[in-house]
Amino acid sequence: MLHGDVGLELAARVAAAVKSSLDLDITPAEALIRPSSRPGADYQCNAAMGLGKKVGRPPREVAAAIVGALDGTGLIVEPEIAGPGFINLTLTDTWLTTQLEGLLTDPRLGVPETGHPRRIAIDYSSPNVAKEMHVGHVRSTIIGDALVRLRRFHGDEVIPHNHLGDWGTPFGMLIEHLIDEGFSADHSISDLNTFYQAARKKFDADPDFAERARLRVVKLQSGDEETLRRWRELVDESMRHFMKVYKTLGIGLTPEDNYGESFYNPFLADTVAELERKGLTEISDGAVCVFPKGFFNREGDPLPLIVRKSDGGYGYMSTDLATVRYWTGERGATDLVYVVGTPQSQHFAMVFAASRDAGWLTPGHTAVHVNFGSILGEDGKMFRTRSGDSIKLIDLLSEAVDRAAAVVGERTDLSEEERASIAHAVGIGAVKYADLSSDREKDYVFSWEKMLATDGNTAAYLQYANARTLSIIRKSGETVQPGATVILTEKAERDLALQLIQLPAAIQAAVDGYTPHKLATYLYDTASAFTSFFEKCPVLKAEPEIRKSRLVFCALTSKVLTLGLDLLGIEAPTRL
RNA sequence: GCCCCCGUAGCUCAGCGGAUAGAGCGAGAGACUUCUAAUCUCUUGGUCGCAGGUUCGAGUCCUGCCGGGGGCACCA
Repeated sequence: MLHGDVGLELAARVAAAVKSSLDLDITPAEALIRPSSRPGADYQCNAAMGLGKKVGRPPREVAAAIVGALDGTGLIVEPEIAGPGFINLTLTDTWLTTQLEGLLTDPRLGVPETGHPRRIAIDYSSPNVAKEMHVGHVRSTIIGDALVRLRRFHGDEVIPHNHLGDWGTPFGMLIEHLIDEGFSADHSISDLNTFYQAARKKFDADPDFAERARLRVVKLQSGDEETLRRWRELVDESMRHFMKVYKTLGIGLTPEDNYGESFYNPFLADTVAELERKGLTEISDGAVCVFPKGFFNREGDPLPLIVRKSDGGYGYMSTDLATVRYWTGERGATDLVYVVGTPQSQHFAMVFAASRDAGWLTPGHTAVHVNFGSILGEDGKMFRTRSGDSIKLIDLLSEAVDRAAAVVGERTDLSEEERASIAHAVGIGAVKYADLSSDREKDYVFSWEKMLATDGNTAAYLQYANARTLSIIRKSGETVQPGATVILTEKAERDLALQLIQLPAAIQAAVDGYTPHKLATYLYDTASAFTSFFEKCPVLKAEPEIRKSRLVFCALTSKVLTLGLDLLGIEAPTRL
C-alpha cells in the first residue's frame, strides 16, 4: 500500500465495514473520508449520517456499527464517534513511519501512475507572430505548462500545441513592410511591436501601400513562393523572440510544437465541406454558418459559428473547428484542452457543441476550456503600464529577476554566478507561483511586493524551506540512506509526516480539476509544517537515532517540495 | 435584453455537502551565544453580498435579487 492515497485505503476499509455490518454496498467515494482539522483526528468519515437516514436508524448507532466492523489493523487506532455521528480516524504512528521509510526509495513519492492514460492535445501560450509577447499571454503560458507537466507525471500522453496567430489579413501589410525595409536574414527585427506599428501606420496613411498589402494577402493565400518565404522570415524572427521568452520562463515549448493558424489553413475547406455534407450548415447574410443549439445573440436570434465568411475567407471559428477535427481525427487525441481566457468561454462552448454535432467529439472525448481570469493592477483595473500600454512580458520577467536579485544580494556570500542563478529562480518562480497559487478562474491582482514576499504563500517561501532542508543535510555530513528508521517524538514531526504522505491526493486534485493551485496550497502547507518542525526539532544536535530520523524528514520534505515545484514549472535551488 | 464568471477578516486569498469557516499581509506582544530570523509562536480580526429553498447538515447545491467584470455575426 505504498502507492496512492491513504484516503482511498480508509474508504475501502469503511466500505467493507458498511457491507459487513449493515449489508449495504457503498463505493469508496460514498464512504465520505475527509482530512480532519480536529485536533487528534487525521481523517474523518462522514458516511454515518446519510446511511442512518437511509436505513432509518440513529446516525450514532450506525457509526457504532461501522466502527465495530471496521478493520483498522496496522492502519488506525480505535476510532472515536463524535457529534451527530462523525467517525474520527487516527493513523497509527507505526503506519505513518513505515510509509515515510518507504517513500525514501520511491522516486514518485507515493504518487501512482494512471492505469488509463489519455492522449491530451493541449493548446496554450499562443502568441501572435510579429507582436511581442505581453502580460496577456503569461497566464496561458504558465498555466498550460504546469498542466503539461502535471498530466505527463500523471502518466498521460501530452501533445502541446502552440496555436500561433500566424495567418490572416495583417500579414499582407507586414510582408509588404518587410519588403520595403529590406529585411534579410542578418537583420533581425529587434522590436517586433515597433515593426508592427510602423506597418499599421503605413497601412492607414498610404492608400498605395494598403492596396499592395491587400494584393499580398491574396498572394500569401494562393501560396506564392516569394511571399511565403517572406512570411516564414517573419514567423522565424518571431519564434526567436518567443523562444527567448520561453527559455527565460522555463517553458518547454519549441518550434516543433507550432500548430499555428497557418497549419490548419489547408484543412479549412474540408472542414466546412464536411459540415455541409452533414447538413449542419446554413447560409446567413452570405456567410456559411453552423447554429449550435442554445446560443442566442442580443436580439434573441440564434447565434452562429461563421465557418466561411461572406467574402469566402475563413476566420477563427473555422480554425477552431478544424483543430477539433484534426486532433481527434488525425491525431487520435482523447482529450482536448484549451488554456484560454474566460472571455472566450461562449466561443468554446459553441465550438464544442458544433463538434459534437459533427461527430468529431464523441462521449469518449473530453474537451475542456481551461479558462482563467485577468491580471489586474493594484488599482483593480487591467494590468497595464502607466501610459495604458500592455506590458511586454520580457520586461516584466527581467524586472522580476532584478527585484529578486536585490533581495538575494543583501544576504548571501555566494559567487556572482550563483547569485544570478538564484535570482532567476526566485524572480521567475515568484511570477509563476503568483499565477498558479490562486484559483485560475478568478482575476488576480499583480503585486511585486506580495509575489516576492518571503512570508506567506509565495515561491520564495517554498524555495527557502527547501534550501533549509538541504542545508541541514549538507551540514550533517551524511547522506540519507534507504532503510533509515523514522521515529515520531514531537507533534511537529507527526504533523509533517501526515503532510508528506498527502502528496498523491494533492496531485490528483490538481490533475482532476486542471487546478494547479491545489498543488500549490499543499506545497505551502508542507513548507509551513516543515518550518514549524525546523523551529521545534533540532536535527544535528539530536540523539543519534532521532537525528537520523529527522534527517529523513528533511530529505523527504525536500523531495516533496522539489517535485511539487517542478510540476508547477518552478525551480528549487539547493541553496538560497 | 440574454448568457457566462466573480462576491469569504481592513487587504490578498484558501476552503472537497459535514463539527467552532482557515492562511498570509496589516495591527499588537514575544522568540536568534542553537541546523539559513528570507523564520517561528501567541493575540487581534467574519451576519461567507442579500433573501428564499433543498438537506439530518449549506460558504459549498437550487431559485430570485443586489453589486463588479466579461461575452453576445463575419477581429482573434
